[in-house]
Amino acid sequence: MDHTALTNHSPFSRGLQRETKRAAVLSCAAKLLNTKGARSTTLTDIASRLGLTKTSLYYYVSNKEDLIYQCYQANMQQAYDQLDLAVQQHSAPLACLLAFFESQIAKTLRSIDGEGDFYAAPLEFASLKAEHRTVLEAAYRQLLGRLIELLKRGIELGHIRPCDPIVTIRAMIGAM
Amino acid sequence: MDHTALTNHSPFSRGLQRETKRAAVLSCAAKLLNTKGARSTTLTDIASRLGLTKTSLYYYVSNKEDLIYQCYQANMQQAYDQLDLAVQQHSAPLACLLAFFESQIAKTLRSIDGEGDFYAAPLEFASLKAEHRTVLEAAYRQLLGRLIELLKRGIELGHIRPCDPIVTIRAMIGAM
DNA sequence: GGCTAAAAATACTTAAAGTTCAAATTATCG
DNA sequence: CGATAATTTGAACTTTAAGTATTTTTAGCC
Repeated sequence: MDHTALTNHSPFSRGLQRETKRAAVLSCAAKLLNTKGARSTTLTDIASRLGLTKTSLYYYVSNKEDLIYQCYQANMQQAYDQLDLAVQQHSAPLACLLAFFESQIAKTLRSIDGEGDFYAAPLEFASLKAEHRTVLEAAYRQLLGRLIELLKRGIELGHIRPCDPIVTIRAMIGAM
Repeated sequence: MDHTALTNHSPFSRGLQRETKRAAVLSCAAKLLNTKGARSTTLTDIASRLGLTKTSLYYYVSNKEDLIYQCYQANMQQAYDQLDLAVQQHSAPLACLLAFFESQIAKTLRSIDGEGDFYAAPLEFASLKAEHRTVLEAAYRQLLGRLIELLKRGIELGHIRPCDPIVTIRAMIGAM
C-alpha cells in the first residue's frame, strides 16, 4: 500500500465516509422522489432500500423536508454545472443548448432506470417551506434566463430559426 | 313552467341531483389534484372547499383511492371525447391533431386558474391499486396509438414533415 | 485486547389523515 | 302535517408516517 492508505487513518477518514454515505442517501431518495413523488416517498422507503432503518437517516439529514430540499438543490446544481461545461466546450449558442439538453436528457434517463447518481426533478416545490422554496425558485429563474439568452443569441446569429425564446425554452424543458 | 318541471318530482330527480353533486366533487377534487398532487390533497381539503365535511364525501365515493381513480378516468374520457370530436370535424390528420392538442391545452389552462369543469392530469398512477392502474394504462396506450396513427398518416400524405411518430407525440404531450 | 466515538437499531410518542357508524338534519311526497 | 328516504354530520376508531430518546452494535485506534 502506498501512503494514501495512511490518510484513511487521518481524522478525515470518518468524515469522508459519512459524506459518501450522505450522498448515497440523497441519490437513493432522488430516485424514489422521481418515481413516487415527494409526498408518497416515506423515510422508511428510502431507508429500507439502503438496507437501513429510517432512524438512521436522521444521522445524515435533519428531517424529511431538509432531505427533499437537498435533493432538489443537488439537481439544480448539476444543471448549472452542465450548463457551465457546455458553454465552456462550445462557442456557438446552438451547440451549447444542444449539449445542455442532451446532458439533461441523459441524466433523466439514468435517474429513471439507470445506474450511478440519481437526481430528483424538483416537482413538489409547494411542499417546501418558504425559505427553501424561494432559494430554488431564484436559482431556476436564473438558469432559465441563461438558456433564453443563449437562444436569443443563436437567433441573432442566424443559427436558429426565429421564435419566442421564453415559450420555446419552456416547451423544451416541458418536453424533456 | 313546462312539464319538465314535473320530472323534478319524478323518482329520478333525486338521483340526478346526486349525480350533479358527485360531478362537483370530482371536479373540485381534480382542481386540487392538479395543484397539490394526489398524496398532498386531503379529503378535508376537498370537502371544505365544497362547504362540506370530509365524512360527507363518502356518500359520493367509496374511498380516496376511488376518488382519485375516477378523477383520472374522467380526464381520460374527456380526452377520448375530444379526439373523437376532432376526427369527426376534420378530415386531414394534421387538422385533427391540432384541434385535439388545442382542446387539451385549453382544458389544462382552465383546470389551473379557470372556471367550469376541472380535469386532473393523471400523474400519480403509482399510488393507485393495480386493477385501476392497468385500466388507465391501457386507455392511455390506446389514446397514444390513435395519435401516433394520425401523425403517421399525416406524414404519408406529405402534410407533416417526416419524424419519429412515437417520440414526437410523446414530446408534444410532455411539452403540454 | 480494550477503549472511544461513530453508526445504527429498538422502542416509543405524536400528529395527521383515512375510515366507520350511528345519530341528526333536511327534503320529498302522500 | 307526518312518514319516509336522502343527505349530512360529529365523534370515535384505525392507520400511517414523521420524529425522538435511549440503547446497542460496530469500527478505528492506542
